[in-house]
Amino acid sequence: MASVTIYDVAARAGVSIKTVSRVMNKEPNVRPAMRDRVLQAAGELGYSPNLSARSLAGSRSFVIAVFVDAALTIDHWRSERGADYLSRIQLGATLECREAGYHLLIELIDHEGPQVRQEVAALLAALKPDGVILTPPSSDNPVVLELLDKAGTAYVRLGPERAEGLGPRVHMDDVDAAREMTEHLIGLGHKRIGFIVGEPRYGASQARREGYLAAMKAHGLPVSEGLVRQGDFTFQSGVAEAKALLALPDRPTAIFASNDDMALGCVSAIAEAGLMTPGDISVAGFDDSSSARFSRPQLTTVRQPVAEMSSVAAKLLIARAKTSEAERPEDILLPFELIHRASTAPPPR
Amino acid sequence: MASVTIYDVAARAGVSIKTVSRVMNKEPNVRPAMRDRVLQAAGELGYSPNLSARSLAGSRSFVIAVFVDAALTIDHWRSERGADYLSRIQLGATLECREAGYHLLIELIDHEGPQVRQEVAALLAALKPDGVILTPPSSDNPVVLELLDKAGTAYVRLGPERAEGLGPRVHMDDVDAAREMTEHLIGLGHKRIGFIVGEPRYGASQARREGYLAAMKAHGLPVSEGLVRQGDFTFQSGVAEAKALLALPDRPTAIFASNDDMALGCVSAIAEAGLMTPGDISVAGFDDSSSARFSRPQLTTVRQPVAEMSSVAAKLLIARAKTSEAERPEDILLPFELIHRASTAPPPR
DNA sequence: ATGAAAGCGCTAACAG
DNA sequence: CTGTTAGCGCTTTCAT
Repeated sequence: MASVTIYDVAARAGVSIKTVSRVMNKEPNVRPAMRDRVLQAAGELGYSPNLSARSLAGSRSFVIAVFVDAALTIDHWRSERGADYLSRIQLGATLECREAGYHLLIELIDHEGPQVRQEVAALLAALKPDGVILTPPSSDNPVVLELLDKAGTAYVRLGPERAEGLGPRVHMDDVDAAREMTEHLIGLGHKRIGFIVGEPRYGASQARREGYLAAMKAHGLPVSEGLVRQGDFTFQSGVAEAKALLALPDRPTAIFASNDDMALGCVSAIAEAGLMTPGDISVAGFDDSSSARFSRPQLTTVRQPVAEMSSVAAKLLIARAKTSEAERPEDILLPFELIHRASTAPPPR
Repeated sequence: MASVTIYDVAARAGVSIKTVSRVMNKEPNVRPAMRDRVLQAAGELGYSPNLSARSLAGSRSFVIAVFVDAALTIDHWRSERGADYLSRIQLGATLECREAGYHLLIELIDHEGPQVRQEVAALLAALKPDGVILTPPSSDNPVVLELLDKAGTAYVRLGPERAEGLGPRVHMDDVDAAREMTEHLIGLGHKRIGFIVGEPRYGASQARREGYLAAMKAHGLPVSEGLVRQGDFTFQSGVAEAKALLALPDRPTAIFASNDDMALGCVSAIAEAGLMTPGDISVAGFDDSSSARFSRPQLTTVRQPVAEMSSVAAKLLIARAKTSEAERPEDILLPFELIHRASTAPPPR
C-alpha cells in the first residue's frame, strides 16, 4: 500500500537517492559495484519508479498518445463493429511502447466544430506526452498541427493527405497502389472498370481515385459518365453504388472500390442481381481487412502496412524523446502489397 | 512552451492557488463570484491542470488501464488482423473515460511464464491507475488479481470464467446464450447438431459447450461420438473441424461454432464440399463480428455486448475513484442477443 | 564518481 | 468561505 520510493532503495543500498536515480536511468558515472548494490536493493524491495513523479520532475513523460477521431469511433461503437484500422494501429504502437518502457494513451478528438482547439490544447497541457501519433483525419488538421508545434510536442502523421512541410509522416503511396490495382484489372482484360470513391474527408480517397484515373488514362481507356461513383466507405454505400453501376447502359465488367467494406457491398449487390463474382463482374477492394479474407469469394485487395506504420511512428517518437530534440525525421514511405485472391478474373467471353 | 500553472491563474484572478484548485475540482465552498473570476482567468490563460502533478499530489491518477494479453495481440499483429473484440472493448472504455476527463492506457501483459508477477507489480507501482479493466485471460489470472488486491487498486473483470469472490465482474451468460442458439437450431428441426469448441484457455469456451450440451440433453437429442470437436477460434480450425464433421457416417445437418471465425471456416468447408449453407447444412456462430455481417450467407450469431461491458466497467471504476473506496460493486450481467440471419434454416427434406 | 538542495505543479490538511 | 504550509517522488542543477 505505502509504495516503496527511491528513498527506501537508497537507504537499503546505503547510497544517495541520486545514485539510485542514475542507476534506474542508466546514466553514466556509476561504478559497477554501486550499480549492483542498487539493483539488488531495488529488486529486493520490488521498486519501480513512479511515472507521475518522473514526468513532473523531469523532461520526459514516457507517454505516447494516439489521436483518434471521436465521431468515427462513436459510429463504430454504434454499429458494434470493431474499427479494424484503429486496432491495427494500436497493436503496432503498443508493442513498440512496451519494449521501450513507454505507455500508450488513446485519445478521442472531436475534429468537427470549434472546440478542437481547446480540447487538444487541454490534452497537451494535461498530459505532456513525449509524442503524439496522428491518425487521419488528425494527420491533416491544421489546428491540431499548430497546437502541437506551439507546445513543442513531437508528432508523426499517419497516412496524411497533405505533405508540404507540415511535419514528419509515415505513410504509403495510395496513388500508386490504386494505379497498380487498376492495372491488374486492365491486365486481366477489363476495359470498363467502375470506381467507387471513399469518404471525401479522407485524403486517401482522393489519392486512390487519382491512381485509378491515371491508370485508365495511361492505357487509353475512357472513363465514361457514371463510371466513377461517390461512396462513403460503408458496406451500404457499396451496395448502392454497385447497383447504380449495374444499371448503366454499358455496365462495367469490373468494379474497384476504395475499401473492402464497399467492395463487399458490391459483391452482395452483384449476387442480388443474379450475377456472379468474378464470373460476370470482378471486384477489387482496398485495406485487406479481416472480412476480405473470410468473404466468399475472398477479396483481391491492397494490404496496407498499418501496424508497421504505427510501429515505426512510435519508434521515431521514442527515439526522439531519448535524445531530446533530435533532427526532425524525414518522411517514411512504407510499401503496400497487392493481394490477389478470388474476386478478380478476366471478363466474361 | 513554459506552461501556465495554477499560480498564473491565481495571480491573474487575484486569489490563492487553493481557490483555483477548488474551482478546477468543482469542490464546494467557493462563492460564485470567485468561481467566475477563476474560470475566466483560466480560460484566458488556457490553463489546464497538469495530470502528473495532480496524481503525484493527490490520491487519484485519472487513468484507467486495460490489461490485454500480449501473446494474443502479437498473434493478431502477425496476421495483420485487427482484434475485433479488443477494439470494441477499447471503444466503450475510451468513450466513457473521455466523458469523465479520464484517460485510457492500454497495457500488454505477458500472461505466460514467471515474469507476470514482476511485470504487473511494476506497472501498478509506476502507473498507480485509478482502476484496471481486466480482459480475458487476465480476468482469471490469480497472480494479477492478487497483485491488484495487494496494491489496493480497483478493478473489474470482463467476462471471466471463475466467479468465487475473485472481485467484481461485468459479463454475459455464455451458457445461456449457447443454449438458446442450440434451441433455435433444434426449433428449426435439426437433430444432429455438430459443435465446435473454442480455445480451451478461455472460460467462455467451456461455458458455450455446456450450454450446447444442456440444450441437447433437455430435448433428448443424443450427442454421438465425434459431434463435438475441439477448435481454437481460428478460421482454419473451423475449416478443419467442419471437414471432420462432414466426413462423419451420419453427418450433422447443422453446425454451431463457438465463434464467428470458425463458423465462417465451416461455411467455407461446406462450400468446398459442394454443399450449400443453409440449404444442406445450417451454420451458427458466436460474437457478431463484422465479418459475420458481410459474409455470404450472413451469419446467424450471438451478439455480445462487448463495448457496453467495457463502458460499464469504466463507469464503475471512475465512480469508485470519485467516492474513493465505495462499496464493492456486485457482478453485473449484461444481456446478449441472438441475431437471426441467413445461415440457419430447417434441415433438408 | 557521488551527494545535497531545490524545485516540478499540484492536493491535503489545517488555519483563519 | 478562503488562504497557508507542507509535502507527493522524482530529476535537476551544482557542489564535492
